[in-house]
Amino acid sequence: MLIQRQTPSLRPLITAHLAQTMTLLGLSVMELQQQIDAELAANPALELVEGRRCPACHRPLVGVEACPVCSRPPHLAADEPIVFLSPRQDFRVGGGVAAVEDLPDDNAIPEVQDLPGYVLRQVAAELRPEDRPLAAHILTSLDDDGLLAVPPAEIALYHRVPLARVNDVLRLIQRADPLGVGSPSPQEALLVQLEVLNETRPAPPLAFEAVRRCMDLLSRHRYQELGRALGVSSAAARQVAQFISDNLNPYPARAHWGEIRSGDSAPVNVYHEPDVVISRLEQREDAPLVVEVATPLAGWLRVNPLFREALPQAPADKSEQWRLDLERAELLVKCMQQRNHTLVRLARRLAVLQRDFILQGDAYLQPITRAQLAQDLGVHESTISRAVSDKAVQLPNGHIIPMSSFFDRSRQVRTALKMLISQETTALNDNDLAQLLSRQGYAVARRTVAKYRAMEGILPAHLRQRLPARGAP
DNA sequence: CTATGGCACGGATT
DNA sequence: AATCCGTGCCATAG
Repeated sequence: MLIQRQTPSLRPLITAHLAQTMTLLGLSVMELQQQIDAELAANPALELVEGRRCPACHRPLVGVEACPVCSRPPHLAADEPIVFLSPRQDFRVGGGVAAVEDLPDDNAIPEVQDLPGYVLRQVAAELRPEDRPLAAHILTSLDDDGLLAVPPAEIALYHRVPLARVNDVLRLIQRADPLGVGSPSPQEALLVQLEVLNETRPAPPLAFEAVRRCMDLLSRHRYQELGRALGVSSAAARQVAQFISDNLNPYPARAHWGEIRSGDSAPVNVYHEPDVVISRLEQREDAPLVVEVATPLAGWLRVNPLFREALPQAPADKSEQWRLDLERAELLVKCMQQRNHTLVRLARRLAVLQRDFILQGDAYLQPITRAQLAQDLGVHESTISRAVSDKAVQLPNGHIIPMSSFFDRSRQVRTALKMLISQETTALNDNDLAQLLSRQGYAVARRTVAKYRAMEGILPAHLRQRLPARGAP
C-alpha cells in the first residue's frame, strides 16, 4: 500500500497522498494503530510527540492546546456538540488494554473482539487488580448466551476467596454492556436489566415481581396464572410480559448488535471497540454531547526535526534511503491529519443531525444518506463511505453500534412498526399495518412491512394470536 | 380466498 | 461498477 517511486516528481506524491489518506480513513482505530506502530518502528524519520493532559480534568489533549471540555464557552448551545480527539487507551475505561493479558489465547489486540475481551475492557478500570483473575475466570466461563456456565461458588473455591468477592466482581460485570452478561440465569439477567433500566426511566414495579417470583409462568406465557399470582388481571399480566419482552433480553449475548437474524448456521456476535464515543456533558436532557474520536496514539506524529537536519550529512550509501524515509514520514503525518480532520468533522455533523437518535433511541433516527453528508462537508461521497465503514460508535446509553446505523433509512419505520405490533389488541396483518404506518407518515408497501417484520424477527399475524416472547430461536 | 414469503426487477446508494 | 433496498408479481400454505 505504500507507493514509492525512484524519481518522486510532485504528481505521484500527490496521488500517493490521496491513496493513503483513503486507505487510512477506511481503517478502524484498532487496525490503524497496528499500521502506525509498524511504521514508527521501521521509520527513523517518524516521531511520536507525547501529548499533555488537561490540568483540571486530567483529560489527554491530542493536537490541541486547551482542553475542549474545560475551556468550552459557557452555556454552549445544546445542539453544538463538543468534539475532539482522544487516545484510544483512555477510552471509557482508563488503561483497559492492559487487562487483556489476563485472558488466555488473546495475545494480540484482536481485530474483532470476542465477548470476554469486550466486557473486560469495560470493567477493567473499576476492577481492583487482585480481582482480575476472578473476572477473567468468569468471562471465560460464559456460554453462548452470555450467561455464566459455572456456579460462582466454584470460582470462589478455585481461587480460594470468599464468595462475596466473586459476587462483587460479578455485579460489576453484569452491569457492563451487554447488560446482564455473566448472570448465572436468565432470571438474574432480567433483574439486572430491570434495575439499570429503572435508573433512567421507571419500570413497572410488577415487572420486578413477575421476574423474581413467576419466571416459569412468564416464560411459558401463562398470563392467566401470572395475573393471579401478581394479583392483577390477565390483561395487565400480558402488558407486564410485553414490557419485559420488549425491553429486556434473557440472553445478554444474543441480539446485541444483531448480526444473528436470518437463520444463519453460525450465529456470530461481533463486538467492536468504538472508534467514536458519545456521552453527555451532564445528565440534563439539554446538555451538549461530548464526542470523542479515537486516535491510536496518546499524542501526535511528526517528522523528527533532527532527522531532517541530519539529512544533508547522510553517508553516501544511506542518502537515498534516508530521503525515502523522510518522504514516507511526511506523507503519513499529512494523511493522519487528514484522517483525523475528516473523522472529527463527520462525527460533529452526525452528533448534530442525529442528536435525538443518540439520546432517545431508534425511533428518532433521521433517514440521512452519505451523499447528503458529503455535500454538507464538501467532500466526495466515497470519503464519507470510507470514513463510516468499519467504524463503531458508542452511545451515551453504553450501546455500541456500527456507524453505518446512522444512515439506516428504514430504522425509524421499523421501530414504528414494532410499536404498532406491541400495542395491537388483535393481530394485525401486513396490509393493515401498512395502512396504519402510512397514516403515521411512513408510506410503505405491504410487501415491505413483511420484510421489516422478518428483520425484526416478528412472526406473521396468524402466529401472533398468542403473543410469543422473543428470545431463544 | 387471504395472508405471506420467494424471486426478480429497477432505482437509489455506495 | 457493485450493492442494497423497496416493491410488484406469483405460487402456495392455511
